[in-house]
Amino acid sequence: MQNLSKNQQIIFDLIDKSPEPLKAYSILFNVQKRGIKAPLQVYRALDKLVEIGKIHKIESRNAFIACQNSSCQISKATAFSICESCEKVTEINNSNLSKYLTGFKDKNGMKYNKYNLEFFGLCKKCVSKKS
Amino acid sequence: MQNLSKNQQIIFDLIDKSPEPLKAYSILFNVQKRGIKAPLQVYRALDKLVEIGKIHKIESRNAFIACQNSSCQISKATAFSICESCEKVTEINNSNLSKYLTGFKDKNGMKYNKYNLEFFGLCKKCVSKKS
DNA sequence: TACAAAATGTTATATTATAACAATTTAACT
DNA sequence: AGTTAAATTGTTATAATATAACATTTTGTA
Repeated sequence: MQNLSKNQQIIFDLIDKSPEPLKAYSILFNVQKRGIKAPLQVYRALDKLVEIGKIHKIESRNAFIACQNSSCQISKATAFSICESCEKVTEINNSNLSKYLTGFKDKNGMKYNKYNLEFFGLCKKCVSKKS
Repeated sequence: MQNLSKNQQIIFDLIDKSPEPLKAYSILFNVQKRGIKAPLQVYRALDKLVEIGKIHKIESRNAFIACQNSSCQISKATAFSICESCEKVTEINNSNLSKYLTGFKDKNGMKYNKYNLEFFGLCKKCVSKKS
């Protein structure tokens, strides 16, 4: 695995330490004291980190989370669970699911090389709060 | 099925006729001659149309497509194929897939009530162009 | 017809993301 | 070490996406 550049490392560390997905401008705010002052600096680092699979973008939330699958270099098969109440996001690492989806072929004959799946619901904590 | 309001109908018709997903501001531009002048009018109609399942949002593209599944009232189980070359988007209607995902339970014990899946690849046309 | 819910209209602004250009650093080679 | 190409950084400006707040009108229904 290649080394990260200065900005990439700063931003990855922040995301990796965060218990929740971070948004780009929240990241910007947090790294300004470390010399990263412009949105583009953040977005460039994010793009690269996504490209090399160190982080994933949660598309429905426009937010970024560190890859929780230690063997994941390049993200071609991502799945997440999202609690619609507390917004907790967890990466799903289930080989049955990934096998099923990686092998999935639709009748349109298209060959897929990547997928992203987002499940929504209530996490255990939030379910018990509501009852 | 409830009837659509004036703005909702105008915007749904536009999306429904489009061969490709439409973005909010492209919709705005197209309906200005019909009296819809502000972004918020577009977003409100889009929100409602998504809520009642007449359209879906393609999250990775920030664009909207008419539901291509005639029996789909409320969108709790959506899957799309996206060509990364020509950007053609098709709704996948595969009962095996939807059964598998609707029944999916992860080890975290979370109960899901909705999912969205986006597959990426090259459509047949684009595959043959490249070869 | 009166009431509540939904939808509309409007202005302003917040949030997310990229264009364009210049300078610097890094990595790989001779 | 010196050369070069690729990657990264820095900077300003702006594009694209989306919502807040408030007033009014329309619609469904008791």
